[in-house]
Amino acid sequence: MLEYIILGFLMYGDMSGYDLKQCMSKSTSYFFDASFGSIYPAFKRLEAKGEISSREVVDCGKYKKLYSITDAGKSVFREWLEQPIEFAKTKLDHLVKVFFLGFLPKEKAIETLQAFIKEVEPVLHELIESQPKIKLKTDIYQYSTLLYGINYYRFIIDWSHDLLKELTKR
Amino acid sequence: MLEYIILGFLMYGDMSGYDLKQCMSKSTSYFFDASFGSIYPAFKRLEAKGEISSREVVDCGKYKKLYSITDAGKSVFREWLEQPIEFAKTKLDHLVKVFFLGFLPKEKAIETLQAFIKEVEPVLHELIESQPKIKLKTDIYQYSTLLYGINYYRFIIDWSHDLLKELTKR
DNA sequence: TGTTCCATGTAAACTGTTACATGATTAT
DNA sequence: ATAATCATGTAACAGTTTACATGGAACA
Repeated sequence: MLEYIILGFLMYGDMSGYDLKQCMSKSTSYFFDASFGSIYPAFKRLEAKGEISSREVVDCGKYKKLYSITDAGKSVFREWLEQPIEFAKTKLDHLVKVFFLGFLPKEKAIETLQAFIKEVEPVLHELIESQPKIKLKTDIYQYSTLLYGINYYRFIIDWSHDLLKELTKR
Repeated sequence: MLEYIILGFLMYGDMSGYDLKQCMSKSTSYFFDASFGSIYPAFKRLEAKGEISSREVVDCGKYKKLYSITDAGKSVFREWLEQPIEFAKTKLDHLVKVFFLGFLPKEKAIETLQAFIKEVEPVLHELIESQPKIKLKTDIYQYSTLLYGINYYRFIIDWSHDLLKELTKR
């Protein structure tokens, strides 16, 4: 998946591994992120396969290794893009603990859920803050994934409140 | 995480690796699943750490290796349960392709989204069918995670329809 | 008697993170 | 001077899936 993300971003223009990390932080990190430890080797692999090419550049006095997508890389990317979206069941680790919350006294469970809400809220607000910029600067698809993120986090918070209500009303 | 799931299920009673796989298929697979290749080694690890113990049994003429949670295992499980839920950003692989859908002609993108909806719908309906049984047989927390699953898949379908509407209205 | 399901297990491969190492540039 | 940031990279580890291997029981 990471390799396709790299190809996808290179479709917009050349960039380095460091640039990609920043791009992902700004735009995809709420549904896909990667560390340098996986980014740099992925670029090397893609270059070895001939899907991207690199050149060394000094930009604003800083050394950079800029990568470009090749024609072969564009083919690989488009072929992937044309395949159906495969919906793999997501790992939702936060639900695991909720699943077993019955082994905790009710007051403890309530506290756990309240703390969980407090943890998710700032992530939601971060996304909301980025919304106006993204709406202007990107296309409808990328803006749409942001709306997914915002409404998903809202959904999680609402769901937590619903469960809390059920727990406190008895 | 898998080790805690094993401990959690063993809190309800003894079971084998095979049993756990079936349990997960029925109850947690929409937010957490594991293959036999990870389940059996996990049981072995837990036994080596003294958190569970095993005995070999012939049940209905079938050989089984039944595991029980030990007192040490119960402590480990409860200690984990008492820690706050950590909300790690989830990998939502299906959004990756949507993010780059602008590189496809609009009609192709529309088809992709329609196919995606057709893929998610049966998963949703499976969960909905299991709802009455789960509501009766489990506690509020486990039922609540099911409601999460149902409403999450509904949300995904609604979001896809919204994006489709945006694409077709112009 | 052969096929399917039950049940356990291992080895290789894949994907990724964390921690570390290096060195240049910019700001204080 | 020195601390922070920019920028690249590697090695060790972690968790997982896939594919394979085994053998018994149930069924047709």
